Amino acid sequence: MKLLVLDGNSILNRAYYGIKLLTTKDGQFTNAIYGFLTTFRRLLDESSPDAVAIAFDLKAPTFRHKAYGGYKANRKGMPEELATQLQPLKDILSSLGYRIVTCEGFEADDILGTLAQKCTDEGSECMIATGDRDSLQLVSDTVSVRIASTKFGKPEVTLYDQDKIMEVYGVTPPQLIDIKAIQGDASDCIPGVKGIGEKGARELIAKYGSVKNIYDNLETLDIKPAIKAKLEADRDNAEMSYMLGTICREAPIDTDISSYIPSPADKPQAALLMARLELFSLMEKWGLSASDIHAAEQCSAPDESRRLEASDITQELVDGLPGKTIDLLCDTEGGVLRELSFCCEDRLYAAAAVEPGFPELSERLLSDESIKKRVYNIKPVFAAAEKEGFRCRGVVFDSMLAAYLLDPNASDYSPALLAGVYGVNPLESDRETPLALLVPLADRLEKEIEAKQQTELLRDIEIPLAEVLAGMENVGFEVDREGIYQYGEGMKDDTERLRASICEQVGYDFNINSPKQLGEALFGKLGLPKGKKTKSGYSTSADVLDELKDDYTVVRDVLEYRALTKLKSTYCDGLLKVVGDDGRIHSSFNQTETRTGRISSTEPNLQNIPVRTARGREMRRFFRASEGCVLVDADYSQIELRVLAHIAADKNMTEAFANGSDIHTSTAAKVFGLPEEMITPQLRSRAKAVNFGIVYGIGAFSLAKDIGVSRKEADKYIKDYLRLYSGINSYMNTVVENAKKDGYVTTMFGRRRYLPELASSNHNIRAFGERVARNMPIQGTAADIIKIAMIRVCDRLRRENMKSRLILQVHDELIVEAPENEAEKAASILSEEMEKAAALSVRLIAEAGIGKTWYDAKA
DNA sequence: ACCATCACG
DNA sequence: ACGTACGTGATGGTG
Repeated sequence: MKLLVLDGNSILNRAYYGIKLLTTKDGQFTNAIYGFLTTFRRLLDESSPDAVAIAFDLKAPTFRHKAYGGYKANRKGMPEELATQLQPLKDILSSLGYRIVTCEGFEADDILGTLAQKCTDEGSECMIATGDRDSLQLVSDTVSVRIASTKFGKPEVTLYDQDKIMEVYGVTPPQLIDIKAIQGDASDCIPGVKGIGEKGARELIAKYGSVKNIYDNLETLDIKPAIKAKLEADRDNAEMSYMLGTICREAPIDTDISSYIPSPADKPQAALLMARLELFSLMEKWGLSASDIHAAEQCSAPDESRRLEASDITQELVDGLPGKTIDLLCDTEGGVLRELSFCCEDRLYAAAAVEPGFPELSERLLSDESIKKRVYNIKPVFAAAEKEGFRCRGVVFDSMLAAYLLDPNASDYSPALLAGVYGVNPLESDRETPLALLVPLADRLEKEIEAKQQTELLRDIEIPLAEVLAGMENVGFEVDREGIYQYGEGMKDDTERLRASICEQVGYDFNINSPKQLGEALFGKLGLPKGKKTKSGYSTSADVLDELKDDYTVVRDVLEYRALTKLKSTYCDGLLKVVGDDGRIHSSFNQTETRTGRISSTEPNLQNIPVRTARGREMRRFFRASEGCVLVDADYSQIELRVLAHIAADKNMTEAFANGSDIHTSTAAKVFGLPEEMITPQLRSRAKAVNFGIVYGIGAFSLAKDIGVSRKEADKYIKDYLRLYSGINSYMNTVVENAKKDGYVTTMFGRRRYLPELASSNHNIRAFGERVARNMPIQGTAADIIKIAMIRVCDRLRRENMKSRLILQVHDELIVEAPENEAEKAASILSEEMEKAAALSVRLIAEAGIGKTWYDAKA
């Protein structure tokens, strides 16, 4: 029999301090759990034990504390970020079938000692795994110790047997106790003998065998008088330390080794627990997958009180649906409706696209507004309906969008996970159907949304927005493929010339795209002043190189090379890959991705097409309106600062906007105490940076770095700013205060973001939470407003029977593709609806421009 | 899979 | 004493 015993606390500690802090999006820390399970997996693979025991300390004092009041007196409790990981880890270990052992009055080490002794007694092999060296004293012929450590974030395991200990310490394992008795252990507050350290203690024990022998024969032994005196003086301490350092081998625990043979893993439970912590790579290592979570649904007890009975769809049924609410599930593939099922009054109905009459049935069901629908993920249904030429109406609830509003920090809104998070059990059903889970899930989420007063946000913003986004995805954005291609080809020569020039200046050929090789070339070979930041090498980021570019041609070349290759790879090659057969780019707009309420764009990301540099901006010439159409583009002017002026109810900033002044010039005049006419472009640009910084929750250091003034000066700017905009000052304070009290912040429209970071004991994490508390209501309210504008723009275009279509949103900018004869009307609808989307204490301004391409349409 | 980098608001 | 502005997505290099 082979027993593996883990010292849970010490391995967890090692994992926590060895790996940088990982969190899930909702702020649960997971780094120690990740490190522990990675190490554990490795131990299992390397040693294939028959039985496994995992020992943990308890909080209560042990016999050592009772014997010596000072024992571990300096120990503070675990940091908050680690403490919150303990129980989830234990739950995962239990679900994987392993037994956790604790013992009142004893430490984990004593559990290791007791089990090791038992193994020795019955001739079994014992492998101990721990993060610290205390248990090395247990090593024997049959007991080995593995020390787990973390090097550069990677777990490492070092094996200690008798030979290895002799090699490292020059003594036998039990003699390690003697060494510690003399040496003491500052971290555990074990006193030892004052004035004798590690080296001295080792020599004494190697030479004289044991503490007992030393004191029994102190007079006669050949020890230097000075050392003798020290030993003499601290004899009591040494003897007590020997006792404290000796691991107990008879703790009152279950020593039946066979009882530690692992039980079969509860795979669904383990998978669910790991998935909740977003530890997907770990799931794989432990042989778990997402499909195991689905099994979890079936494992949890079905709700007996409600039973779904399957029925056919009849004419009478459909006639009776108007006025009723149904739970609807639509399966789409390739943008086409394939199957539809719904639950109404605890009965199930289903129909597939292959069945006769399906198109009529689905259209009637989906388009009737008086048939109220609760769904999960409505966007694809809106998209499929639009392709069929009708609108899906009467959607009153969407569980996915609801779950996002309830907690935008989560990264996975799959039904199985939500069921776990919200504690929902499936209904008993006669057929395997996801609706058995989706129905009770919707019930639960609907109550939550109501309780948090987010019903309107869901019903009037997110659900209608899903239809708008589906439309944008369907229509796409026409591009000039040939133009993009030629633009890319045109960069090849320049790129090659720069590459050759850089390599020549460095003196050898290397890959400029590799930050590692580039760092070595610039700061190693060429010896450029590095000074800046280093972390796993030299940083070669643009802000570092910018500092050097005035003095070195090679740096200028690198910056230009970077700019060119970025354009080529991401924007030319990258975009060409995703142009559809219709010559248009159909990006996906994700509605549940950001923690602030913004939407995001993927495959490709159309929200980061270059604009800031002249050369990059050229890309926008290839984004064009189709034949006979133009693009109408409008963007909000300073929406975030206007939102801030409103939310903070700041008199001065509200006035500045009311006067129609340029906000940055006005800010500069106030902060620098000059009349507006005296504000130079440089001063304006500094004020602009301060305005930005305020929105982001700013620190003086970063502002100083950004605008190149001293930290002191930056600090003065911020102080002056907050004195002049006193409303903003008090808003910034109260929003953080309230966030700490409530645990979350909200936008004007009730969108929330939870901030677990504010409870962190780590200063940096807490400071981050405070910045987010200041920023999210601003960024999030702006996001709410443009969403409202999008819905209203689309509504107007439809009601006025126009062919114009909204095709893109870039956070504060909307683009409509309009037939030439509708252009002017579309432009006024666009700016009108954007400006009227929210009534703030300052007016919103959105100016529209018209052009054949995105480049030309920018107002 | 993760990092460094850089594109956008 | 410490690290240092909010929110995203795509790419190439590296282990």
